[in-house]
Amino acid sequence: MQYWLMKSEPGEVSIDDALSAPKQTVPWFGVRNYQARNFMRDGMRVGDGVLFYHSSCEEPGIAGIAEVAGTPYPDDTQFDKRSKYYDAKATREEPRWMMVDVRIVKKIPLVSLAALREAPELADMQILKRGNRLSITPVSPAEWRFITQKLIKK
DNA sequence: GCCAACGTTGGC
DNA sequence: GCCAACGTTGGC
Repeated sequence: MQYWLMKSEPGEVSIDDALSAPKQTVPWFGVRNYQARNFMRDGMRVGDGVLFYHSSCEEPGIAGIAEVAGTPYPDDTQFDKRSKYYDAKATREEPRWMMVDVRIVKKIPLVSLAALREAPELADMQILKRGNRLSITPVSPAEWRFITQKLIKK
């Protein structure tokens, strides 16, 4: 069992969008970074814990708890010429971009980026490091425990 | 294989 | 809108 933090722009897919989706599950389309893809393709297992993070928005932060809901499969937007995620070098025979489905477990009162920064326990979190832009990062069990047990308001 | 130029991310 | 940081591209 591993833990992950996955960024989504709420303008594109928010926690509420995911909650209202069938089975409260959304395909994590649009990742176009090899490291992040490799985490989904090679690192994730069904049932892994996910922190659903809102980025590039008014109040960035963790908006929900989720889990990996399935095994990796090709991201269809790479084949769609009208999609902003279209990749001319990808083919159905040899897809470049893979994704997983993510199921929301629960929406939480936002744990803001500022709140994450305030916690010394989280000083080593990848997302808090200078210049980090990776949209998917591993979260340590200690970080997961601290966030889910101490930072989420009841 | 190097590396400069360019594009993107994402908080502020 | 700014800009730091970093990934990608492409010429050599």
